[in-house]
Amino acid sequence: MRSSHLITRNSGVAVWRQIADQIRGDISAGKIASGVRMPPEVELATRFSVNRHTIRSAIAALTKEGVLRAEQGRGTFVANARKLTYRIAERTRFSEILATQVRETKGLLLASSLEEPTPEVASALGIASGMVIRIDTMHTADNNPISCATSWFDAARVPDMVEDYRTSGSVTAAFKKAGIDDYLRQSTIIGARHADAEDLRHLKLSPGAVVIVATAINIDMEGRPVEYAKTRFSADRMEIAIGNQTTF
Amino acid sequence: MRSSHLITRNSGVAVWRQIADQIRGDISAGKIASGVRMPPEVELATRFSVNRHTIRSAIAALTKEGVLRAEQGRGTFVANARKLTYRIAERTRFSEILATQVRETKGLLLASSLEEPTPEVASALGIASGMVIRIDTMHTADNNPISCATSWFDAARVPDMVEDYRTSGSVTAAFKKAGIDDYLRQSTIIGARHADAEDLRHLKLSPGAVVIVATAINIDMEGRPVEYAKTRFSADRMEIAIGNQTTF
DNA sequence: TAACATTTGTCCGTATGTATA
DNA sequence: GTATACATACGGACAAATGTT
Repeated sequence: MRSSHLITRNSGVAVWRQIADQIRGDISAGKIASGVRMPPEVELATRFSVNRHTIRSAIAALTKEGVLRAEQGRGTFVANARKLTYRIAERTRFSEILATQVRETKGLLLASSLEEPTPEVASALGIASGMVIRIDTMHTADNNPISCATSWFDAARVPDMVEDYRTSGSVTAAFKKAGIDDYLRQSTIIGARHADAEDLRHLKLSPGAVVIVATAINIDMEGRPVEYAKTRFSADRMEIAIGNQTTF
Repeated sequence: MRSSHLITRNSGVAVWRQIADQIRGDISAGKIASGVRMPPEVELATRFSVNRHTIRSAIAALTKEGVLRAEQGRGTFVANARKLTYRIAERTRFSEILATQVRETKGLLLASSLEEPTPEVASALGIASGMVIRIDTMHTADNNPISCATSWFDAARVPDMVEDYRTSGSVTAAFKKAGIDDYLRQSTIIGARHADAEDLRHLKLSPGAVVIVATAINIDMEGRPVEYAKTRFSADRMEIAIGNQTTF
């Protein structure tokens, strides 16, 4: 794909941010390799047809984000890492999926509540009446925030989910305690949107960042829904795979 | 999911655009129904803790996009339509997928070229040597732009792809002419990013808009790759489904 | 009819952010 | 670093359209 260095003005998005977004995207797409020295400011300025000060603003923002690393007198370098791949299959387990790609994954409970299910949640979990447990979690890979999720469970089925997740950091482990030894991914719907305020905070993103939203239903071995979850991934750090393709 | 009306200032993204993005997101997520009257400008202004003029800028942008419609003395209304679902399965055909959701789909050839494959394209198509045909296409559903795609084909395998696609507007039809009567989806990788300049133009989006990128390999019945494609969908108009879940 | 409340549309001015030369 | 032009955001005031009393 040709990278078109076109900037739209008066769009509500500052030129320096458009450039920063594009450079960040090129890095996370692999078009700019990790560790490489960035072209000098003047060259970037001509390439994007903007003033040198504008490029400086973009670089400053990316440096603050940790995407670039400026070294006094040497230049600016790409600090970044490769994109992770989240492979969706019938048996989808968060930690297992990333096991070959990172050293360590962690799950952290952000909030929990017992609530009346919305029609959407009730329909997904197949609940006619009764309450649902909702947990808001976030996940890190090698201490980098990777995703945050909101999950709903039938309160009658897994009453201790909150406490069990808090101690184990794993839905799979919490299910085991409730007598659900195995579960399958019934369906996944994938969308994308701008990160909202909570996503920004937990995933440490800047406004306008893109998140991939995976809405999933997990079922037990009898085919009954046990979990309904909406997981938000930073689109810059993660991609979703279906089938057996590997990242190039 | 709680909608948090938080605005980040001095982020390079104008406040009016952050608000517009959030309202657009709420509409396309179904949190605000189609045809409904929006809260008056003053109320939105207090809710977002901004000046009424800033809200007006956001509404003006969304009106220009066709998402909202303002009527003096009466209020501002949601003009929008429902999101389409693109279901990925082994036998994935663009027009068939949307057949039940829209009246008519069209494919349009934007550009084509004969090129030396990049390592990425060569690896995906399993080509050791030789040229590839690249076509840039866009697709409309009921005359609304839905997606645009870049596809690569082995030039030796489907030499007349460009002309055949131009006349039929369908890859499936062009394959038939080249003796490929059936093909399967081997793999799909889904990512998301900001729309680039070409996406903005073809999909009629505003800067900062989000596109879902589906990178797919299609194989013939002998398992040989016949198409490598990167399709960009407007995240506001489309979602991707895997499995058998229906949209709520 | 007239008076009124509600809501969008337009105009003024001012301070700060963004981008250029 | 300085100077200039324009975009963004705010505050206030009033006009125009609509619907109700």
